[in-house]
Amino acid sequence: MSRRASGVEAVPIDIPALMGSPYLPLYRRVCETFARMIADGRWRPGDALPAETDIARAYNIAPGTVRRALDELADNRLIERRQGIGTFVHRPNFDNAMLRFFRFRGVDGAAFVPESRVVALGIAACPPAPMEALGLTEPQAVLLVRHRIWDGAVRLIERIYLPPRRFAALLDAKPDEIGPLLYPAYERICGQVVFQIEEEIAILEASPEDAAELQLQSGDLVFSIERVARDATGAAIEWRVSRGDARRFRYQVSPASAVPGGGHGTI
Amino acid sequence: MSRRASGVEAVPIDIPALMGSPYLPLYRRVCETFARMIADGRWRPGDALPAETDIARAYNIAPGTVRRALDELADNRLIERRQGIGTFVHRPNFDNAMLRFFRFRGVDGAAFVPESRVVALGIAACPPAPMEALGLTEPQAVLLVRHRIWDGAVRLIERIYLPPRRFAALLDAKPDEIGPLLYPAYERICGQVVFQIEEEIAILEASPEDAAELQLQSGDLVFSIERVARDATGAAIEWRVSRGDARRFRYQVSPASAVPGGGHGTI
DNA sequence: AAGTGGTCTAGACCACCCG
DNA sequence: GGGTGGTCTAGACCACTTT
Repeated sequence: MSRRASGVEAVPIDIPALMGSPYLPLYRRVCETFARMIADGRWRPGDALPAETDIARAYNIAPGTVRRALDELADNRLIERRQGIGTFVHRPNFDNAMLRFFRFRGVDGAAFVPESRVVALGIAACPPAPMEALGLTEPQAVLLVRHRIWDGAVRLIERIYLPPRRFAALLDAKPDEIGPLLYPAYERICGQVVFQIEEEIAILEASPEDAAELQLQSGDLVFSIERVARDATGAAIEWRVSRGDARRFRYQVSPASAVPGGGHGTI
Repeated sequence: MSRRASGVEAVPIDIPALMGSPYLPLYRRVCETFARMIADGRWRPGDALPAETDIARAYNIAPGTVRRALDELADNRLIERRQGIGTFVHRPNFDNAMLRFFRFRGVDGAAFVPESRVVALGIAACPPAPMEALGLTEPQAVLLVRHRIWDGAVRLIERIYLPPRRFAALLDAKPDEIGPLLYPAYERICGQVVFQIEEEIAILEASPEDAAELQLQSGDLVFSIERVARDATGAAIEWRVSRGDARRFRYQVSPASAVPGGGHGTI
């Protein structure tokens, strides 16, 4: 407090003003401030954060408090620390681990990015499930339907609902602007960065439409993966359901999810 | 160091001597020491840990260092902290969240514990997958085969491989000693506590044997869940595969697992 | 009132990486 | 050598829970 009186150290341009309720713990406010900057795309993946000591000086708080905030952000995979180098906004690796959970890979067993065909893109009525997940107040959303194709057949049908406010720019995008990797496209075109995913898997009988598009028999089984994707603050920004032939399904659950309350049961 | 000279404060009986390599960070050694005590069953779920200040005094280290160690153990769900009360060994809730991932629940939609029938229990040849996962040096394991039954039919077949050293006591157990909940039985009979689970899911065509036991047609689809269960130190103590009718399958993946490297890919 | 964990401070020294 | 994050110290004060 005494040091503030000198008025010498203003908050540098690259360190945002502290956000969040003053009743929250200091380290939490730092967390929220930084998560906000990342979620808003003002700090982009790969960007270097200011040094811990600089942040502490800028906010006039103890270095240990800054450290605790950064620890928490690192735990949540929003940032990455590299000893001796610095701290950086994390770049989620959703792309390269592609298709990890399919039995069916390339001929050589390697992962690859399947062909992607946009079947529909526009404003559409939004069903209750995505509407609730996305927190929409009106039953309208940007709808993107894609076929994922490999080995000469449609292997996957994706129906993707997006909040219109964040994704309006997608409607004006040309098909080749989008490309096969959607999350990088979200970032490029709409400034939305996905940091977190929740999924629910089920095995169902194929609907007649799905069966036709996937070239299955009516009554064959399909897997269904419902996904909610979230930004750095935890806000839901995408809801999708993917369906494909159940026989090609494979999935890994990492230890992290097995223990927390949110996980699953034991039998 | 100066304080040690007085020789007044010996390490109390309930605080174990510090373990782990002296080259490790102090907080890591505290972590490993406590994890060891929990894994060995010397500290059991529900037990109260000593107060942070007492631990710090006993090891002659700063309270902040102890705090960091406990933070890490709490992150890994080995302990639970309750403000104003104390810190306790965590009791994994593998039981009550039972059957979370099945479409099929009780008539009223509530979770329940299905009937359990031990089909086989003894020493058996151990296939390569469980042998490797469990780190066995000889191809022998305790094998437990169970049928899980509800609504008047066998819904699930479980083949469970256990390391003989830890689970020898299970061979002498009477059937009703084991009961429907296996992990509590491990703790009761063998002193083994499960803290972590990894699973891999696939959809397969039923083998003739599985089809017969599950009353499916040959060629019908089954889900297969391969699980590795680990103790507090991360050592694998159980390998199992569960199979059942694919049509009844449902699974949730919590956000925690979606982000870390171990998780899965995106399509 | 006493004891617990939760937050925060204000440093110190080290290991690591870069130019 | 100079800057970064990693570890550790030795406290202070607060919020919460039990007796």
